[in-house]
Amino acid sequence: MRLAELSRLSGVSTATIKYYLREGLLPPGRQVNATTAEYDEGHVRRLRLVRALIQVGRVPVAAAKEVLAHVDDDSLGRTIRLGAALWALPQDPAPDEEDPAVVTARAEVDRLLRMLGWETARELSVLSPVHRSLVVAVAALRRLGYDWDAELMAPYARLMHQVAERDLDFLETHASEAERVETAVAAAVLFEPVLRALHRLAQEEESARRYGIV
Amino acid sequence: MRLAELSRLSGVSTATIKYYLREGLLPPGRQVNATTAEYDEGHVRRLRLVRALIQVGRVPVAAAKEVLAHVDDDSLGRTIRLGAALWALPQDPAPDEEDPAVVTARAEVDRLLRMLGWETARELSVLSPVHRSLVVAVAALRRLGYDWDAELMAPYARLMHQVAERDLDFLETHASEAERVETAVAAAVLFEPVLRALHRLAQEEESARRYGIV
DNA sequence: TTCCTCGGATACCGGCACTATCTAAGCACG
DNA sequence: CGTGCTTAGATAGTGCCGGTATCCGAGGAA
Repeated sequence: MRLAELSRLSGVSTATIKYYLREGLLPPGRQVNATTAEYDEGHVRRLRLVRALIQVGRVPVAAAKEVLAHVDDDSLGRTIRLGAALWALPQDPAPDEEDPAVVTARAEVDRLLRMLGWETARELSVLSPVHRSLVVAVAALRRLGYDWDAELMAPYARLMHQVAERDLDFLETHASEAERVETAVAAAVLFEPVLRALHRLAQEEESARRYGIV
Repeated sequence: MRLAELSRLSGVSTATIKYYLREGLLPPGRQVNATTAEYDEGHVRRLRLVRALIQVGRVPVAAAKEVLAHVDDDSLGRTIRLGAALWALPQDPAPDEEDPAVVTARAEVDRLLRMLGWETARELSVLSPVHRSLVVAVAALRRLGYDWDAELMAPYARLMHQVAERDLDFLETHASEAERVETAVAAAVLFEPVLRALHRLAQEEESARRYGIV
């Protein structure tokens, strides 16, 4: 199929598809001649993933490019590839390590991981961008005056671990080996909006139960 | 205190504070004369909240303004005020109701809410922006080929309900009546980055347990 | 031949969150 | 009183991001 057809099938404008091609989010089509390129089902699929990442998952275009590059990198094993892809996702600005709230937050997060026995997370704690995001968020809460400590976080962490177990179960039952990495990326990025919405809905529901209709 | 002092205490540049004053995120100081305004502890506190909402919670400036306006609106009761504040938070673009993925997603979400007995959520479903976000996210997953249905979501929803119960418990024990609305807003916005990070960490941890070190 | 469409390259746009510059008023000190 | 520094407030500009719009020359179809 050609560009116009790809656009029609995916609901993305040709101008935007060209932009994604330029940015390397979408592999170029098979060049037929100087003015024609041929795209296939794989392009449609990839394009849907790109749109989902950017629009629903709110991943910046540059980060999405990184992530997809890792997904495609056949030189690496599956596990590494997945790790690398997820690694590329968040990029909060580095916290100010002078800030006492940040120092305390880091200590509390480390204490939490020890409490839970999440040794992998602790070992990677110096590097992992996710770990950093957690520190930043906890520091923000503490700066607002909330004593958000390891004891408070632990039950949340255990609940999120149950969520993670379900995520991986889903992955194992719903994705073939070949598409495991792509599915994992989709899951990591797209389960989050679902979780967030369920969280808010649950807050509304529980609040209505306790205090009456909003 | 004057602008420079407020800036020093909060770590926010005077230019940015002026910007927030212009945008109505921060109430104006008490005007002493034509070239001096006096700020107080309340301004410091509010400024910290604003920064947390915008930088950590990723709330757009315009939305933060809406939210804070509701928090401050003394003409409403507490519950209404909180509801209105949270209502102003997300603003995903409306989904295309023609899209079959959206139609199915909406049906599955409704089925989920019936399964769970979340009647409040169902009643508000036509209006609630959160409900809409959920539909959008589910539609995106379905478009990618995942059969994300009510049965799959229910366990996630129950886990998030447990999270919501903890949120409200926290609210009841850690906030006085007066600051309940502000705390609720902070909780809704700032617990999310914490949850997200815990979710990712849990995924990494569980993945390492199942498949070995990343 | 004529005309439409394609791909590719380049320039441009609108929104957002700031940031820099300017102005005139106030106060402090000699 | 005058000089110089700071302040609040207004206005204009900046950099980035996610696209759009325009232009061009090559193909292909009637």
